[in-house]
Amino acid sequence: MEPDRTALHQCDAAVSLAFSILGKRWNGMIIDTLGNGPLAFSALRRAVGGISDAVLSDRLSELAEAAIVAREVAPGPPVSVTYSLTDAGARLRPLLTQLGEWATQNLDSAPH
Amino acid sequence: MEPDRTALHQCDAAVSLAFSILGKRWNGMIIDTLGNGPLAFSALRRAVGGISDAVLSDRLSELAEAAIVAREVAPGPPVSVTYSLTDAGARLRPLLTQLGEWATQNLDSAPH
DNA sequence: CAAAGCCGCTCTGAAAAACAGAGCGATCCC
DNA sequence: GGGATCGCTCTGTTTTTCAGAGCGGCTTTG
Repeated sequence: MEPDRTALHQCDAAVSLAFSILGKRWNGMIIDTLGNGPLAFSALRRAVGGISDAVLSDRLSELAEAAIVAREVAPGPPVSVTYSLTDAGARLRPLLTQLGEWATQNLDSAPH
Repeated sequence: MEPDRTALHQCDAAVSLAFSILGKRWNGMIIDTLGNGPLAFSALRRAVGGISDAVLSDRLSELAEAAIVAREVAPGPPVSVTYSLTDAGARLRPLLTQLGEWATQNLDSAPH
């Protein structure tokens, strides 16, 4: 059977692609936090607030693979790991700022 | 015990608020799809693609409660339900477009 | 020197979310 | 009547997220 041609419109593939990353919990907040400057793993965990080690580790792997954040290991001792935004990640910053403005203007900050 | 004052930076509360909605699977795509015009429940399900009835129903309730989408029941028979963006939702459209552009320019469209 | 703490993770097991699919009353088409 | 569409809801399974413990390597404290 052919694909349904009766649908009047479809979700835009580009937006869908964007939300394959941003539509996961924490990713937006991680990127936003790193927008203020590079951070180590545990500093990032504290800055984001409420995320667990396991999930943060997982998200950072994904974001690194998508080339949105960079993982840099400063050889030690002591070895320290620093996460920062790549250029691609940095290009997201103004959009996140706009999203923040939209949220404060259009969303009730005290959700049910 | 006092809150930790040693953190150099924190995630912006406004961005965090935005992602309490957009950081959930499907929400971005639902809003984007409705941006092209109002749709009935089943047309929306087809347009978004891959979402189940139960989850769509759930997301629409949340988005309606957040006053991002409006649910309008046209009295029948046949009763038909139409979902559309509110003004707040519509104000998100240009941002979603920008996110789409960012994604096409900075993300590999063939994920892992 | 030993105990204690931070670092960046990984592992475990349990709770929450998303999923596919069936079902349902109503209405419409042949 | 038989079949399909509509807007859901319910059931049970899979996936995701979670808190918390653990770990090796290092530093700081006493």
